[in-house]
Amino acid sequence: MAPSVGIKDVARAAGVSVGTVSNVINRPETVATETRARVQSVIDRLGYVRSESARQLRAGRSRIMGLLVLDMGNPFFVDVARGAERAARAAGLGVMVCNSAQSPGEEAEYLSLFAEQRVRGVLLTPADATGRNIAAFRRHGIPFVLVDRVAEGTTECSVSVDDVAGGALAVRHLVDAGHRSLAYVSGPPGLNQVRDRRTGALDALAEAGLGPDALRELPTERLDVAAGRDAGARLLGLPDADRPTAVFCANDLLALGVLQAMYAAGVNVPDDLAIVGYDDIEFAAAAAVPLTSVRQPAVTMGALAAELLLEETGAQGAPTAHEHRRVVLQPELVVRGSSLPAR
Amino acid sequence: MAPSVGIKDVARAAGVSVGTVSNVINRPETVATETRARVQSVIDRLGYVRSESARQLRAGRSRIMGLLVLDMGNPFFVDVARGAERAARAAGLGVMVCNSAQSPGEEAEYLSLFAEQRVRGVLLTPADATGRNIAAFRRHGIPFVLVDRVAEGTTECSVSVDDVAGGALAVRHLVDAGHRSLAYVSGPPGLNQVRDRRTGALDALAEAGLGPDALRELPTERLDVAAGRDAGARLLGLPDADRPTAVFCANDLLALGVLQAMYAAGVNVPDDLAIVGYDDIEFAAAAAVPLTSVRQPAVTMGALAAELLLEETGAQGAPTAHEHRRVVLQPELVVRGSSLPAR
DNA sequence: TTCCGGTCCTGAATCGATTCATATCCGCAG
DNA sequence: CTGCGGATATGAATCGATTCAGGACCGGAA
Repeated sequence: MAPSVGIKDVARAAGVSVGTVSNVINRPETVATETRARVQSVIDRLGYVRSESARQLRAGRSRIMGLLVLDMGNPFFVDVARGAERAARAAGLGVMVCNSAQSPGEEAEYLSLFAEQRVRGVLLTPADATGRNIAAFRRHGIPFVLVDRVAEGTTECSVSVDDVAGGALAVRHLVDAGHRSLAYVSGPPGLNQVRDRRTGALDALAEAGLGPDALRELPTERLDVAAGRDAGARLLGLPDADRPTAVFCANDLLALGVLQAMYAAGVNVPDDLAIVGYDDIEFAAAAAVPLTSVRQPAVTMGALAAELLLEETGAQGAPTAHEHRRVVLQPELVVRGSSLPAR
Repeated sequence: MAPSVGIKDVARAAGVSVGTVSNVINRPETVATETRARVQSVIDRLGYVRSESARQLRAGRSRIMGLLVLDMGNPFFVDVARGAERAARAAGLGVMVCNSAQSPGEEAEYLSLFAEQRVRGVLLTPADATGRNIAAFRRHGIPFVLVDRVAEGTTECSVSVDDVAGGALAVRHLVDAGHRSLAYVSGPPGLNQVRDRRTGALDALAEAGLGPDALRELPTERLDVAAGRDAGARLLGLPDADRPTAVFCANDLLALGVLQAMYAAGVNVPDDLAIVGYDDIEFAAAAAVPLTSVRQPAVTMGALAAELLLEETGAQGAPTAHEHRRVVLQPELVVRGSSLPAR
C-alpha cells in the first residue's frame, strides 16, 4: 500500500512549487527545459499519478461519458458501445457503460450515479417508456443523446435507425420470395422499435395487396433466445394449414431461438419455414443456417451519438453553438440462407 | 443548464449550516426530525445531487471498481462482467468495464485511467503476457484480482477455472464416443488457457492409450468466429483419409465458425465431424446444431473475483485482514447435438 | 441557583490539483 | 544607469463535501 504521493510531494522532492509541477503536466511549454526534465524525472521516480477527483472538482465536470444500454447480453449493444468508446477516446474521454437490463428502476439508479459523477454527458437507450426517468434527469442539466430512439420535440439529440423501413425491407423480401402467410415474433409490445417494425411490415404487405391478416403476431416477454424458442414452439403448435411459411423476428436473438426450435422439430429452414431476423449481430451470420437479417449500423450509431454529445458539450471545453439534431440512419437487408427462396 | 447547486446553496436555503446538510445526508439519525425534513425538502426542491468528486477527494478513494476484459464481443466476458457488477453493487460500488481487446497497449492505457480515478480495486484478465503492465500497476498500491488466470506466487488473488481439467473433459468425451483422430483449434499460441487446455486434451488421449499424434493442432490468429471459419476451411482441405473425425475448439466462437464452415460444405455434424467448444456461451446452445461445450462458471467467476477484491479493500472502509487466495473452479461438460455419438 | 449530561447544530480545516495575479531575473534598448 | 518586455516560477485562492472540536440550549438534580 504505497502512501499515495500527491503533487506536493513531487514539488518538494523536485525543489519547485506545486504550480510548476502542475505546469509541467498541463502546459509543458511554459516551463524551462531543464526544470521540466527534473520535475518529470521526479514524477517518474515517485510514480506520481494525478488524482482525477481533485482535477474534476476544480474543473466542475468529469472526463467520462455515461452509456446506458438495454441489454449487454445483446451483441447489438456491445457494438454500440464499441462505436461510442472509439469516438469518446478520440476526444480524450472515457466511457462508463452500464446496463439497465430494461428495468426502469435500474435505469433511474444509473442515471443518478451518472449525475453524482458529474459525467460529461450521457448516451441513453431508454428503458422507461413513460419518460419519467428522462424528465427527472433533465433537471441536472447534463446533456444527453438518445440512442436507437427518436427524440420527441427538439429537446435533445437522437440517433436512430428507420425501423419502419427496416420492417418493410424484411417483409418485402419475404413477399417477393412468394410467401403469403407470415408471422411476426415481436417481443414485448409497447417498445417503440417493435411497433415501428410492424408498421413497416404491414406497409410491405399492403404494397403486395395483402391485408394485416397475412401477418400473425406472436408477442414475447423478452427479446432473448429463450423467448424465441418459446415463440418457435407456439408456431409448431399451429395446425399445418394455419402455419405461416415465413417468420419475421424483431431481433436476431429471437430469430436464433426460433431457428433452434425448428431444428429440434426437424422443420427445414428455409424450405418449410423462412426466417428473417433484425440487427445482424455477428452470430446471425455464424448460425448453422445463416440468418437473413436487417442490419443496423450499430457501431456507427454509437460513434455518431458520442460525436453529437461531444459537439454539444464542447469537446475542448467551450461549448460550441449547438442545435439539437435527430439523425435517422437507414437499415439494410442482408440475405442469407435462412430465407433463400425454395428451389 | 441548471447552475449546479452545491451543499452551500442547500444550507443557505434551509437556513442551516453545511455541516447539518451533510449530516442529513450521511447520518440522518443525528439530526432533529423537523430539521431533517426541512433540509430534505430543500434538497428535493433544488434538485441537489452531491458531487462524487468532492466526496472522493476527501475520502481519498473512489467507489468504483475497474474491470478490464479481453474482449467484450465475447459473451463469456459479458457474463463475467455481469457477475462482478452484481457483487459490486451489493456492496454499493459501481463497476467501470473496459475492453483491452487483447492489446497490451490499450491495457496499459486503461490501467493508468484506473489509477487516475483512484479506483477502489481492479479485476483484470491480463492481455500482456510479459506481465510488464501488471508490474507497473502494482506500484500504485491499488489492489487487484486476476480473472481467468492463476496468479503466480502469492502477490495477489486470482479466480480461474481449471483449464487442464476442461481440456481433458472435452477430449475424454470424444474418445469415449469412439473418435481416434482429433484436431484442436487452439487460437493464438502463447495464451495460457490455450496451452492448458491442450495439456488436458493430451492427458485424456494418453489415458486412452493414444499419443500426441492423435491430436492435430490448428492455431489461429484470433479467438473469434471468423478465425473458426478459417480453421474449418483448413480442415476441409485435408485429404479424406487424413481428416480428423472430431474437433475440440479452444472457445465457442471458434467452434461456431467451424460449424458454419462444415454446414456450408455439406459436412454433417456430428456424423462426419463432431465438435466440442469451450465456455458454453448462450449462443452455443442456440446454434442450429447445438454445441457441446465445456462450461465455465463465468458469472460466478466475476462475482467471486469482485468479492475477493471487496474483502481485500474492506467493503465498509477498514481493510480487514486479508490473505491472498487463488480460487480454482471446476469446469463442466455440457453434451449437446454437435458431439452425440454417431448411431 | 448552579451544575451536569444530553441533544442538536455550527463553522473552520481538510483533501489535491488548477489557475492567476504577482514576483524575480535577465538582457537589451534608450 | 534606468526601464522594459519576455521568460519562469511562486503561492494563495478555489472547487464541494466531510469531519470534528466546540458552542448553544434545555431539563433535571443537587
